[in-house]
Amino acid sequence: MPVIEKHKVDKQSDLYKMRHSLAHVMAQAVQRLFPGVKLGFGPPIDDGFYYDFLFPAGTVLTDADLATIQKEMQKIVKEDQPFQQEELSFADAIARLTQMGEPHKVEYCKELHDKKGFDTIGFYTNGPFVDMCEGPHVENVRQLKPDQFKLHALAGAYWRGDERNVQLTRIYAYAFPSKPELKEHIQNVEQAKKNDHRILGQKLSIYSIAEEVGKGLPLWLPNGAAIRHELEKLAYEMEFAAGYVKVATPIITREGLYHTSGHLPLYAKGMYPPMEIHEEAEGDEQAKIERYYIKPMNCPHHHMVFKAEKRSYRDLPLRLCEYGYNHRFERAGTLQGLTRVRGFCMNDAHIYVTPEQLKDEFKAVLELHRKYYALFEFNDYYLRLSKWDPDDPKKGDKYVDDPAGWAFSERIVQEALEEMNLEYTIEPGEAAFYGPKVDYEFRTVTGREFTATTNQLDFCVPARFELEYTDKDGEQKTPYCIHRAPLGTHERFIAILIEHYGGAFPTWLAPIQVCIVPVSEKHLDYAKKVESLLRSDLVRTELDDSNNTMGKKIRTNTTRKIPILLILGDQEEADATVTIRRYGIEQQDTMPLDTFHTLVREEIRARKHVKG
RNA sequence: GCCACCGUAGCUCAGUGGUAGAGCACACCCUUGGUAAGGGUGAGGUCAUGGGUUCAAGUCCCAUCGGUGGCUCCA
Repeated sequence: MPVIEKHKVDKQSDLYKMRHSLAHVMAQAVQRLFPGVKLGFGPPIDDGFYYDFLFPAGTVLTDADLATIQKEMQKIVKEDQPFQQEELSFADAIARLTQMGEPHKVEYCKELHDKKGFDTIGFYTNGPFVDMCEGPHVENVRQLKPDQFKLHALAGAYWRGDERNVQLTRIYAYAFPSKPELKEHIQNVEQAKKNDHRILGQKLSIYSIAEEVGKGLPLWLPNGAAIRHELEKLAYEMEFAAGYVKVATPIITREGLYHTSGHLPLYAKGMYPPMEIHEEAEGDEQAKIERYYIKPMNCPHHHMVFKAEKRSYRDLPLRLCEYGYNHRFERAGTLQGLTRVRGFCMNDAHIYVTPEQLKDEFKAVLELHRKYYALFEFNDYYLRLSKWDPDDPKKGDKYVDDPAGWAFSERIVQEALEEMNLEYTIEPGEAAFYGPKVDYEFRTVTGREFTATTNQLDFCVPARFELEYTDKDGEQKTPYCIHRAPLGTHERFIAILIEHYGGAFPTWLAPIQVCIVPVSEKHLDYAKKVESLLRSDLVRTELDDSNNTMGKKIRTNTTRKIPILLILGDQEEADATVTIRRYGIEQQDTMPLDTFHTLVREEIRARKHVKG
C-alpha cells in the first residue's frame, strides 16, 4: 500500500500563483520602504505566503511596520504591473544577481546550477521589481485584490534554516481568494486558540507551569493526574494482554551507562548536566568524583534489566514496559506548553526478539496503535517511515555503519507497514542512529506538527550492551530490539487529547466523571448518599454543595465540561432516582439510582464515548 | 540559543509620567431555589525581578527571569 505524498502543492493553481505573486508584491513594498534590503526566499505556504529579508544594519522591524508594508502593497496592486518572465543562462543570471546585490540569490542560483543541473535560470519582473523565480505568477498585479491578504507575523528565520547562517527577518501573511475567505480563516485561527491545550489546560485545571519549579517542568494538578492515571491503567491492561511485563528503573544513573549506550558524549547537550559526588578515598589525598546523570531515555535501563538474568530464546519476545520519567535539556526557545517540555513520562517499552520474530512483533506494535487510536477516534494524523540516507556524506556520524543491517531492518519495517495495510510517507535521512523508525505525526490546533509516538527498530545497541540469549543450537546470539511508545509521553499525549476532545472528555477519561447538583440544601443528605455510593465504586464523583442557585450550579459545572451532571431534588429523593444531564446533550433522563450506577460503571469499564 | 512581541489580583483584562481599577473566581451574610449567571458585604497587588532617568515611574531606558509566535512548506 500506498506510500503517500505529503504537502503536495499544485503549482499551477490560481491560489498558488496569487500567493506567490503577493510575495513579490510584498518584497517590492519592503524595498520601497527600506532601500538596501536584501532578499531571501519568499514562497507561498498553506495559508498565505512569507518572504525573508535581510534589513540594513540598524533597521529593526516591529509589528507597527507590518501595517505600513500592507498599505504599500495595497497601493502596488492598484498599479499596472504585468509579470514578465525570462530565462537567462547561468552566467547571465549570476551577473545579474551580483549586479542586483543579492548575495542569497547568488548562492542559491549557484546551487541550482551546480547541484541540480539547471542550465537556465528563470526571472520574473513586475514593475521595478525583479526576482529570480520559477513562477508561475498572475499576469498583472491588478489581478490581486487589496483586501485578500493580511500581514500577521514577524519572525527571525535563519538563512536555509541553519542557525550557523545569518538570521533574516521573515514576514508572514495570510492570503485567500477573497476577503470573506480571509476573514473566515482569521476567525478559524481565533477559534482554534480556544481549544489550545494551554488555554484549556489552565481553564480546566489540568496542569500548571511555575517559574519557581522551572520551565518545561509541568506540575500536574489533580485533574491532570486523574487523566494520567486513566492512561496508565489503559496501557497496563492493553500491554498485560499483549504479553508485556512491567519494570521500574531509577531516574538518576552513573555516567558509565551512558558511555555504553553512546549517549555520552554525543547526546550530552540534550541531557541535564551531571551531579558530582566527591568521595574521599581512604589513604588517598585525591578525592574521587562520581558523576550521575538524569536519564533522558529508558532504553539503557531496560537493556540492563535484560542483562540481569541469563536469557534463552524461550524468553523471547521479552517485552519490558515502563511509564518512565525522562528529562532532556531542550533548548529554551523550543519549549511549548505540554507539547515540548524538559521533563516527561513516556509510555515506553523495549521488546527483545529473534530475527524470525521481528516482523510479527513490529506488526503487533502497529496493531496496538490501531487499537488505541480507534478508542480515541483519532483521524488527523499520518505515519512516517524514517530511513537512513546511504548517500549522506556525513552518514558516518549519523548512522551505525552496517549497510546490510540497514537493508534488513528497513525491509522488515516496510513489510510490516504494508502487511498491516497502512498508509505512510517515507523520509530518507530521518532514521535514528541505530535503525529505522515509524513515527505517528499529529498537528496541534495552532497548526504545529509534531511526533506523538515513535517506534524504532534497533539492530545495533543491544550488541553494544553485549545483550545475548542462548539459541536453540546452544549459540549465544544478540537480540534485535524494538523501542515503542504508542501513547507517547503523558505530556504530549494529553495535550493531543485536550485539543482532540476540546476539553470535553469521554466519561472514562474525564477528571471529574459525575457532578451531583442538589436542587437545594434539603437534598444534601440524599446527594451525599449517592456520592459515596459512586465513589465507593471508584467513579470520580463530586458534590456541588455550594450556596448557589441551581441554575448557577448547572452553569458552573457545565463550563467545567463534566460529562455527567446528576440533578437531585424532592422528586428524585422520593423515588430513589437520579436525573441525568449529559454534557452537550439536550435530552435529560431520569432513572433509578441502581440503574444509573450500573450504567455509569459499564460506560467507564467499556471506555464508551457517549456523544450528543 | 537567536529574532519579534508580551508580563498589572488566582483567571481575563483596563489603566500613555501625578493617590492602583473592573468582571469572573474566593470568603462571609441574606436567599432554600427544578435546568446555563439571585442579592449584599469583604478580602486579595513590592504593577515579573534588579538597576537607571525624573520633583514624581505600572507607564520612559537598560539588564535579568518567564511567556507567546517564528527559525528550509525552500528560486
